[in-house]
Amino acid sequence: MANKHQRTRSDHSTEMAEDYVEAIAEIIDRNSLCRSNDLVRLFKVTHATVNNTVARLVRDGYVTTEPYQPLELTSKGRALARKCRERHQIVKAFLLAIGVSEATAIADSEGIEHHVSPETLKAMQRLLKSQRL
Amino acid sequence: MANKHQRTRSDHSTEMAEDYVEAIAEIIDRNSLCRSNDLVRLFKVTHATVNNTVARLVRDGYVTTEPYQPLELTSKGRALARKCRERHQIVKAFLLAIGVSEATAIADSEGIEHHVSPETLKAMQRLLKSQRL
DNA sequence: ATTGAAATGTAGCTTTGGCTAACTTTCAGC
DNA sequence: GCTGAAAGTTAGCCAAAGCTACATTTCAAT
Repeated sequence: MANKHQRTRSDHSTEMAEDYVEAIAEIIDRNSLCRSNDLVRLFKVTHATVNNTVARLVRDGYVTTEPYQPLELTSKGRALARKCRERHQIVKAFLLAIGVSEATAIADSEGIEHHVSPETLKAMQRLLKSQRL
Repeated sequence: MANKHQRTRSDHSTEMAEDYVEAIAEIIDRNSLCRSNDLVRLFKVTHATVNNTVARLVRDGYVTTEPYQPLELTSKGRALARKCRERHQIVKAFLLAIGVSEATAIADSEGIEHHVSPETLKAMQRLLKSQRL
């Protein structure tokens, strides 16, 4: 935790990385490969923007690319994706459990997931298991 | 909701506005006035950055300033601050209620508050009142 | 009244994450 | 095998949010 504020900027770029890596992993699961155009459609940004962002992911060691080839996750990327997917899943299930609608649970968990600490995640899991909701 | 993704960028600048306006309101409550240096200390950024950000808040109608004078909130700014404070309060109370420690509740609510829809907020309030946690 | 430290302002740089516009590559259908 | 549409790349622009460095203003203590 350390510096509650000041994290804002770098947190944001972490969120972007998490969102992209998570999305890439899911698309690969579903379609067996991920093209940058899939990200264009998903995130509703231009292909130029996707290119930019993916370049940063490559720079940071999450993704590898060859020109005109599908995107690949590094093991670092796969590890991050796994973590995010789990966390995301728990947050969404938790929101549903407290009585939020499917649509809202999907939308809110998208934003909330990046800000949930391990401790809070544990608390959510505990309540989910305990059936007290 | 509309465009789940694509909101990312503009959302981020909204978050910044919310954080600042909320902070300014709280500092005014506590100290009866808010100097930009208070924000420097709180957010742990340089005064140049605070200046930049406050200029945007002025541009967007949340704050008014006179050179070398304390910051003032407009009625629009006060309204936003009130809304954020309420929401923040509920999220923090909710985290505490599900068994998260004080320190984590403070840290996480800071990040989560911006991503909680009215519906989810209502669900949290309902559970808080129902004593089922 | 002077003055030096603290607060504030301004200029200009960087990275991130958007965009458009123009170009190149790939590949399916003919 | 050709070709046109779809996918991908590249260059260059903008705004936000950070920074450093330097200039100005305020104000408390002398």
